[in-house]
This record gives sequence, structure tokens and C-alpha cells, in this order.
Amino acid sequence: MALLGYTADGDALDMHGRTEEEFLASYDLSAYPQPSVTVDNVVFTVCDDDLRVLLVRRGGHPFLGCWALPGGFMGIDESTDEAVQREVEEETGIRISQGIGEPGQVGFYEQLRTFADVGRDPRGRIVSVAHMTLLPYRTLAEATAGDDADDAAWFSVRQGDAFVDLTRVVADGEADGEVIRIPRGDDGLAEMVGAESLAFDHGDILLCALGRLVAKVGYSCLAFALLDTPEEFTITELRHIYEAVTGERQDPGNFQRMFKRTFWAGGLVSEVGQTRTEGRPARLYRYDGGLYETIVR
Amino acid sequence: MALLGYTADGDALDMHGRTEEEFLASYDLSAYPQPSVTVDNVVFTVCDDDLRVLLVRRGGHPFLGCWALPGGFMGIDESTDEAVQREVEEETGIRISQGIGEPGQVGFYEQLRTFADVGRDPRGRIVSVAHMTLLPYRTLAEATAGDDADDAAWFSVRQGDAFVDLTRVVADGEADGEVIRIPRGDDGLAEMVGAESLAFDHGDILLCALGRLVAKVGYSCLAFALLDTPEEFTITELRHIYEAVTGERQDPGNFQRMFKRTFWAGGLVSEVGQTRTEGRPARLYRYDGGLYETIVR
DNA sequence: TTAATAGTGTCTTTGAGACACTATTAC
DNA sequence: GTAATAGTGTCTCAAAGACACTATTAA
Repeated sequence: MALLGYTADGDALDMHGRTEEEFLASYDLSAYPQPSVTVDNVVFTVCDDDLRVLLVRRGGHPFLGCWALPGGFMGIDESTDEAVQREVEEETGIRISQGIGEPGQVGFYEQLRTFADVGRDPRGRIVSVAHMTLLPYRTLAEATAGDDADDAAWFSVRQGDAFVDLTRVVADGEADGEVIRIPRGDDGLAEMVGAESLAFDHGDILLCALGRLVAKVGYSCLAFALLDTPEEFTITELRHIYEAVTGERQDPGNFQRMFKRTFWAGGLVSEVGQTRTEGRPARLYRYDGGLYETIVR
Repeated sequence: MALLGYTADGDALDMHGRTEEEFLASYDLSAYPQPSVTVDNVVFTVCDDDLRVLLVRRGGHPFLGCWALPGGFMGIDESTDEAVQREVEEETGIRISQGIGEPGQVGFYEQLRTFADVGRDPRGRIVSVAHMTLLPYRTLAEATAGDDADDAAWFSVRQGDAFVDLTRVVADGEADGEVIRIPRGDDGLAEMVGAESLAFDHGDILLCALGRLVAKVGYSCLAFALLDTPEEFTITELRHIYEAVTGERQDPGNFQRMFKRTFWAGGLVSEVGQTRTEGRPARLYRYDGGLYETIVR
């Protein structure tokens, strides 16, 4: 036991007879070599019933010219959360929040895991704390309306149902089939290869995010974070989000009942009107469930 | 686009006309202030049908004399995984592996998440990558047989069913009820308070680990990593692990059928004999499922 | 025999999924 | 009316949970 005793003021003394204040004054973290810490962010959106991920083209070494996840160094005076929020705001102009689905608040993000292999970055010892962000496409399109970015684009994550395919899609434009083709294993994710086509280990990070997203949509309210208008949506719109994320068709009838059992009976949504479109009008709902991460199953 | 062109050798040149090699030669990560990175580890075991966590008493400032999670600084030439393995081996003499349940291999660990609030460590900017480790108690007891550690102890995580309680338990000795008392909320975890009784934000980390463990035992093979003898165990022994982890009694009959449906029918276990004890002999099984993380539900 | 522990049978309820069917609008 | 979309009913199957019951040993 290295507690030597106490001062008259009740401060603990360590094995060298120092108070905490004295210890901290003489303590120097940088005496040991330190790594750098970055945050990387897998930003998902759903556009035209299609799950897409935001990639940026690297404008400097290393991996110059390669597509990569958006991200950057964590400031010494900010948390990883603050760094992610800052990066997203710089990139899209949108202020995201963690988990909260308050009125006015938009989007969702959470930490995935930390990637820390020694050789993952040729610049040196860099540890990356990876995150996943969900943003509604409309908000995003509004926020970045004037931008003409050649160095950032949305990529489709799925194509058909036999492949997960990252095909370059210019925002609102034509697909021009390139970049990455990823065969799917039996479980849809395990045997992906070609992930090394992204810069660094960003292919691994993307797979990690995709797995988390698909799993979590199944037992939480995450899908609501991808709705263009969570304050006024139809069950069919929500179903399209599920279909885009899982890559599988959802039976409309069964989805209807799932919605009622899970979200309506759970008090997470309220009815706010009806549509007036071709076909039978649909009931409109508002999401007022708070935390998107709420576990519903 | 900041790709200027290519050298005769096909090397990309950046906006300053540098090759990657030239760029890296002049690049200095330490030009920006860098944080330090630690790994912390929530080590669980089950002893006497009781879920316990390993805590160490801090022998230096800050939080001198407080109980804390085992952990330490990540070396500049090791990954977080390697750091965790090194720390566990230093602490217990056991070489753990990630996820694999090979014959001879023992224990399991995985990353939880990274804790990076700015003020979390008074020594300065320190980011902690938290992990969870599962070890069978018997292996542990053998490995640390000669140790007489006053600065490390196993704490019960549950007491009765109304409280989660961290009561100091000396290895194989008497409980002497102290330290931390944590009231449980409706879901058993949410409203825990008093977590600040541990050093740093280790209370938060512990709660994070406990939630992950309870959830994951329900849909994976993690429980097998806590068996003293996974190469020869009875269904009742496995049920006791589940009961210790979840804190709830499992119906023996229903557990029996779950075991058959999930693990036996899934080919993850094989029968290796019978016990000869008081009462009806029990069938003995061997876990040969490989990855403890295998999702079975 | 009894005590002790292992293991099965059976009944109810719940939810997932397939799919036929009805409802309400625009035109 | 038809086309289009929204929503309901019904059937089957699988699994969870409660709990009574049978099975096999030691002493």
C-alpha cells in the first residue's frame, strides 16, 4: 500500500510524501511518446430509397486521390464527441446531436469503436475513434445546396441484393459505376473483400458501421433519424427506410402491424393527419420518442 | 482537386509537387499537441455462482487509495489489443485472446468503447479505450495462487436482486461489506448512482461493461468463456453462469430446451460423458464452437 | 424407501411471416 | 368503373415461459 499518510488538511500523501497537488505539478505526460488521435465518421443517409455513405477524396498524402471517410484530428481541448460534431458541421453545415431526437434537432451519431493497429497510418502512430452518423437527406441537401464539391460524394451501399457495392453517385446525379465492388457472404457482411480500396483501414470501419446500423435498426428507433420529416411521415415512408437499410423487402401488412405494436403502442409516435395523394390517403405520424437509441424490442 | 500529377515512376504528386515519400519525410505529427492513450479493462469472472469484477487499489496520485479498473498506458509500438493482453498478463499471468475459444486458449476480451471527456483525468488529456474481459475463476485462482495482493480484489457485482452492490470480497475470503452501493433502476442498470466512488470515470466504464455483458450473454456464446471447464461441463453449470450474469433465476426445464435448440442443434457443443454425483447423473458437454462472439439468436 | 438432482411434456401466449383480402382516394 | 396505394384478417409456425411430471442416481 503506497498511501503514506495525510497532511493536517487531510490530503493524502503518496509513497514519496507528496500531496496530489505536488504530484500533478511535477507530472509530465509527454515524457512518454504519445500517439495522435483522430475521429473518423461513417455518415449514412437514405436518398431515393437507397442507403448511401459520404466519402471524401483525399487531397493530400498519404492515399492522395483515394476516397476516404470524413474525419480529422481531435483537438487537445475537445472530446471525441466535440470533434465529431465539429467535423460534421464543417463538412455539411449541420449541427448533430448524440442520440437525442428533440424537435428541431436533426440527425444522430454514436461511437462505433476505436481502430488502433500499429501500421494503420503511414504518417505514424495514429489511433482513430470511429463514429456512425445518420442524417436525413433533405436537410443535408438544403445545407449543402450551393456546394459544388468534387471532393465529396454519396456512394450507394447496396446494389441489387447479391452485392454490396460502392458505386460512385454524384449527389442527385447519375451513377457512373466505379470504385469498389464488395461480394457479400452468407450473412451479408462477413466475407466482404476489396475494402482496402478505401484509404487507410476505412473499409473495415465502413463494414463495422454497416453491421451496427443494420442490427440496431432492428431493435431501436434509429430508422426515424433517417426520415426527411420525422414530424410528419407515413408508415410507408418509414418502411422504405427499413428496406434501404436492411436491403430486404418488408411486407407492408406485417410492417404496419409491427409499427403499431412497437412504436404506436409504445407511445413513441402520435397521429398528426392524413396525406392527400393518389391512392388511399395515408395516416401521418410524428416521432416524439426522444432518444433514437431507445430499445424497443 | 489537389492531385498535381505523377512522376515518371507513377508516384502521385500533391499540391506542392511532393511524392508520398517526400511528404512523409517532412511530416511531423508532434507539431500538434497530442493526448495520451490508456487502456482500461473490466475483468469479470464468476465464482460461487456470483458475478465479480476485478478492481485494483491505486498506489499513486491521482485518486490515491481509491479502487479503480486495471489498466495502463498504451505503448507507442503496440495496439490497444496488445496493450490489453500485456496488462492482463502482468496482472494475472494469463494470456487472453480476442474472441477465439480454441482448446487450451482461455478467456475472452473485446473492446467496449473509448472514453474521452476532456476533464476525465487530472493528469492531463488522457483518452481511455475501455475493454471487457471474461476469465474462468479456476484458471485465475491457479495463476495467482501465490499472490498476496492487498492492492487487487474481486468485488461482487450483484447482491440479492434489488441492488447491484460492489462489496469488497477478498479472493476466496469473507465479504466485509464496504465501498460502493448502487441502487438499480427498473431496467436493472439505468439509475445506478455512486459510480463516482471509483477512480476517474471508471464507474461509467463498469456500467457500460455490465450492460454489454448482460445483453450479449443473451444472444451469443459469451457465457462459455466464464465456465471453469468448457471442455467438460453440465447444463446446470452453464445455467449458473447465466444466473450469475443476469441476476435472475433461469427455469431449469426451459434452460434445458434452450440449450438443445440453440447450442446442441447449432453444433456448438458435443456430448463427452456423464457425471457421477449425488442425484441423477448429468450429461457432460464440451464447447467446440470457436468464436465466443458467435451470434446464436 | 427418501433425498437430490437431471431432464421431459404440455399448455399458453406472443410474435414473425406469408398472403389474401378490404378500404379509400384520384381519375 | 380502374388504378393506385393504405390498411386488415387470418393462418401457420417457432419460441418463451410457467409448471407439472418423470428419470436416475446415492445412501
